Amino acid sequence: MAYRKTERVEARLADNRQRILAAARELVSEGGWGEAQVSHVASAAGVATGSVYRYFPSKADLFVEVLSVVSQREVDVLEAIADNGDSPHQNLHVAISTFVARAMRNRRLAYALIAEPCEKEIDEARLVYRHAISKQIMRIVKEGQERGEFRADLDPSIAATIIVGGFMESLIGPLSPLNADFDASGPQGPEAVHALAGQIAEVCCAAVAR
Amino acid sequence: MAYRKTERVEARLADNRQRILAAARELVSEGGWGEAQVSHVASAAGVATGSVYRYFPSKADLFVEVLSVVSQREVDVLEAIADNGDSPHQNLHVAISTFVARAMRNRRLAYALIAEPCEKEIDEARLVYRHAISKQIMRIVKEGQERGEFRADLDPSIAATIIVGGFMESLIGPLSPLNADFDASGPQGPEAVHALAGQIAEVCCAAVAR
DNA sequence: TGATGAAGTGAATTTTGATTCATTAAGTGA
DNA sequence: TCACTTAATGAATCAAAATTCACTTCATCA
Repeated sequence: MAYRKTERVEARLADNRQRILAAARELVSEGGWGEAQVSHVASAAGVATGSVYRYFPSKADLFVEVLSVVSQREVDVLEAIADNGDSPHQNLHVAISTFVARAMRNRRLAYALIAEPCEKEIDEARLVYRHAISKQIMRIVKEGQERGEFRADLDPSIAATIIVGGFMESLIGPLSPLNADFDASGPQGPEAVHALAGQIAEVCCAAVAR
Repeated sequence: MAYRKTERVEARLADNRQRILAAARELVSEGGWGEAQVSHVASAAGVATGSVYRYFPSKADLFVEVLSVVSQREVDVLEAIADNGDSPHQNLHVAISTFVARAMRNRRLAYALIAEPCEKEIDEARLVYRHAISKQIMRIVKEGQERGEFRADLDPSIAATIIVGGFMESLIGPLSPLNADFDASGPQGPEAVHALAGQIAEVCCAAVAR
């Protein structure tokens, strides 16, 4: 009587969900939020529009999950850096330049997730991850202050917020699709990206260094 | 034959335009972009919905003008500070803390203009003014480098961008209507605002100081 | 004052996608 | 296989505002 899903079905459902998520992410990577329409996602994932709603309660929920998955990975990367036991000054530099370099690897996606105008609910989810990022930066700053590498007279929370705002803002220009050189094949070449990341990290480090 | 507007009419038209603009601004000040609907603006200005379109080609044009007027004033204030002949270090501090303090005077409006999710066209206009602000900050940074007050090894354009992103980001929390203490009557008291502005300016100055 | 050009009006239309839901297909257990 | 449950479909519906426009009112000028 009681209906039990078989493994096989369970797996197919999970796969459908993943495909929808992947299609959504892919569309944002290609065309930003403008492409992020439920009907587009559905056809990219090879399902009907209505089916998307069997897996996600709303468009916003779907895209918030896309953003969460991508953002959480970045938070994890920063956390690992903050934890690695090296000197705080070095860690702050590495954290920032790594974040910048990683963002530059998929510029269109990073632009959408960081800066592109989007609906309120997605925008609110952004804040959550900015906080999470800021928290990791703050940990590094605090440790630096304790170890005497950084100025002790600054509020670490404010400093971290400013640093995060600073490197995010400095990314907007380079990430922007409006940018002339947006689709140069070697997106400015790895060495240019490296140089940019270094510059940005340098300025941010200076804000707290002794 | 040819119809010539009299002074009287010209004045009334100009006045209508101003009233619409003022009403639009007022609505954003009160309820952010959520309240910024053409029909609301019209009734607040005491005209019919359709009349708004006699004065502005579209909603976006109307609100871009609102944003421009307010933002340009801020740019002018910064420009005056950059030009005042005092030491660059002092000027940078004054520029940032003044910006923060002024934003805190009308938090809801500042939040809408700086951070609140809004339509693409308005968001694009924001960028223009961020650039303009960044330019003034860059002038101060450059002069500081020339005078030897600031580190000469940083790219002034990147440094300015980071500084602007930094203090803008650090404003978002304090400005946000989501904030618990948003409508405390004395919005945290002038001395708290002053302290915050000072802290933010301090960190930003540190980013470029020698 | 009458003829004509502008301005003002606001209900109706348009637009843009998200969301629903009646229907069909597929899976389950006896 | 049958009776029943869940999944999938996609055209139709809905929603929320911006925008239009046929009509009314006001201004100008001979």
